[in-house]
Amino acid sequence: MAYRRSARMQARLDDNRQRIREAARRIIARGGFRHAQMAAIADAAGLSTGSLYRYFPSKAELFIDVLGAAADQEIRLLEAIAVSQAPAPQRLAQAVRRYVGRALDGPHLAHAFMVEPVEPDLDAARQQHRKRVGKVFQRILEDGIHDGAFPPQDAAIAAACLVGAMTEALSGPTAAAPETSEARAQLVERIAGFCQRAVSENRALDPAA
Amino acid sequence: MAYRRSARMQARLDDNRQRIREAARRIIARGGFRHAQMAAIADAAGLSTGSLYRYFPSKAELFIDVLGAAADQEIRLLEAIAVSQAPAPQRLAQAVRRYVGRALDGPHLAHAFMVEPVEPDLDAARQQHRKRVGKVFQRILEDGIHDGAFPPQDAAIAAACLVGAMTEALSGPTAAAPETSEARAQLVERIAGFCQRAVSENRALDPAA
DNA sequence: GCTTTTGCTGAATCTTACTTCACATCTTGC
DNA sequence: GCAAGATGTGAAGTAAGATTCAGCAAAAGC
Repeated sequence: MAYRRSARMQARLDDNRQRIREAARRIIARGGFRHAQMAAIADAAGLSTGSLYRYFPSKAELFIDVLGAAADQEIRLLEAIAVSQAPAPQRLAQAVRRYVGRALDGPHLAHAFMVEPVEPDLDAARQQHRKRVGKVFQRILEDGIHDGAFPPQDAAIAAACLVGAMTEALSGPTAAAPETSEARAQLVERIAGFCQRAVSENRALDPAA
Repeated sequence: MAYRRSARMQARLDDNRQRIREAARRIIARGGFRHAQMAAIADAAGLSTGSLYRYFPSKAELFIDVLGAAADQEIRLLEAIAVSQAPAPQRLAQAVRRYVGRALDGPHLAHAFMVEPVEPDLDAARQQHRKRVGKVFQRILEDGIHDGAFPPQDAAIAAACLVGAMTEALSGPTAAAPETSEARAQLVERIAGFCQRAVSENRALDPAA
């Protein structure tokens, strides 16, 4: 035996792996999954296409890895809000603002991660992520329903509606990227207002409740 | 000149064209765009793949035709509600119920027409359809805002949110097809309630308004 | 410096469907 | 029945990219 992987080599491998991830993310952020071909990623990472397959078994796995990392970070941020001590309605508003704000900060990436047509494998991973986001909102809603801040309602359905509303408002055909920071803030507030009202008590509509 | 297209032949051509449309629609409804390959459609229509290209210039055009026909019908139904004499909130509720109800009646088709990953050409047509649906809801909202039934708000954003909420509740990862007709009705009402509240005045939230 | 093993390369291969096209068949009008 | 033209066929052509692999380069240990 005349070869054993050294720490130095391991570091280089790790670095390569990370560089591949970053190259993929960068290209997706610029042109969507559509333009993120293995050859382009390899090029951007300073490796050959063949080498990519030493680090990730397939294109789908690479993209799922990249998507998963972004999703994990997003979930952490939302979770932090969800478990805070503020009243549920306030946590909801914060969570909506953060979700919407992050999407507006990286519009191309958000579009790719939310609605761009992709191969089924990747779409499944994306739905999984959406589901996790939905769960966070669902928990906030359940907290609020439990302590009376929100009226009784099906938290799972309402959470799905919230995620859908935010997504469509951001990526849908109607959505236009705000030009100024004021327009941006206004858009965020309008979406937040929509979400807040949608799950709040409304005596005019349900006098019985 | 020894050939001129007769009425009989024209009828057969029209029939073939229609049969291709129906075959495509049937296959999409069963297995999504993913399984709707030209060979399969030709087979189901009782023609050869080559013949399909005598009726539609490409797969994308065929699918856009099928999608467009379904979309036109849907828009007509929603428009009819939008221009009726009922108060705006009632029209909104009706429109939501119809949109959601139609999707629940043909869940696979709805999934394909709303969120299944597809090639960019087709996705563009799909977004166009979504935009038209959004416009109908927007008009109802504007009517309601104008006559005071709804509070002042950005109707375009709210409409996008409504479409997104309905879509996600129906096709999203959380969505489960209702088993019984009661469960179905309940789901419809919950989505309708969510949408109604989202665009209605809420004194508890906006005491100033 | 030499051997062994690992890592890297990128052109060739594979895959999947759409699309085309040379040919066969059918329609029409006489 | 026949000529002229339209329509139908389905195997072959094509394209776009992911994936592989035989050979080369670099690292590790002695």
